[in-house]
Amino acid sequence: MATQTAAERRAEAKRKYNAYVAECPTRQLLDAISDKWVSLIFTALADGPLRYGELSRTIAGVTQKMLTQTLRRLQRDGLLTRTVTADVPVQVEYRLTALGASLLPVMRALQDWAESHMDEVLVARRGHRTGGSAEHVVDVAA
Amino acid sequence: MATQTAAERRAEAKRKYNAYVAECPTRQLLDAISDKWVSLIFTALADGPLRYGELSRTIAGVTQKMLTQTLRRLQRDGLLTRTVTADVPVQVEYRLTALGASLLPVMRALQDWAESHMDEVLVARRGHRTGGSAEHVVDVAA
DNA sequence: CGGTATCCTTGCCGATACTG
DNA sequence: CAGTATCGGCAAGGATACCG
Repeated sequence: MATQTAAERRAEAKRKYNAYVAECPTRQLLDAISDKWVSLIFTALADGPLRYGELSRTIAGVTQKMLTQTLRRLQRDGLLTRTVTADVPVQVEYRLTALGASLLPVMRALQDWAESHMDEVLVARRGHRTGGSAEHVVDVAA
Repeated sequence: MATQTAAERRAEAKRKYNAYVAECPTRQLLDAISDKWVSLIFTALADGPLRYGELSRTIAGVTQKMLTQTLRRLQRDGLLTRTVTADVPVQVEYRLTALGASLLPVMRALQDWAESHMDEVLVARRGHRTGGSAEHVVDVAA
């Protein structure tokens, strides 16, 4: 039984976990990584580990609370590691794990999409006000 | 002006942050598509258009309010179309636009990742309680 | 069938103060 | 430097009732 490849195990996991079922823990995981700070943290750590202060400065606008909270959750889920060097002053380094690195391309794709299609979305929003092109009414009445 | 109170510094930081956000609306878009219902709606519509009731039944656990709200936002952003057939009973069909279809692979990748790596995350969570392997303390003291 | 409108609770999140 | 602890506002989101 131990002769199962990683791909096979993932395939089986997919059958077991169906996100369309409300009780499925995948929902929670999907919700956990569908967070606006998560993708920013991931791309910030893409090129190597960073210290807490560096992360805080890189991701403009995040509060101490939200940054710490999000980092703790990602650490708990095994997506990144937190390394403390017992020195004065204390240094804390955050680094993506292998599992976290496997999610990185997806996070990057999400950000890339947002950046490269921003124009089209803005156009759609303007068009929506003036009389939506995305609105259709089909009269089927005889 | 070195004599700046903490409140003044905070106020300036906030103005700068707001300006930054104004220049970079990508943050808002990223937040809009980083929603747990969005990815589920996208994969549900992957194989073709669906009616409101079909969507509601496919995505277990979503309330009428959240489904409608999310669909409206996606429609406004030009990611899907809403077609009403003026018949009795009324039929409303939701369909991904070309723009929406371009985001579909990313949404699918996100869900695939969540489903296929759920086991590893659960293991990480268990390990986190008993004594985290994702926790490191490096003693640098001489 | 496919919504809208309303009330109301939960918890997200920011701000502030304090610690090793 | 890198947090923890606490308070409070306010908006997201659920439940319910009603409409075209």
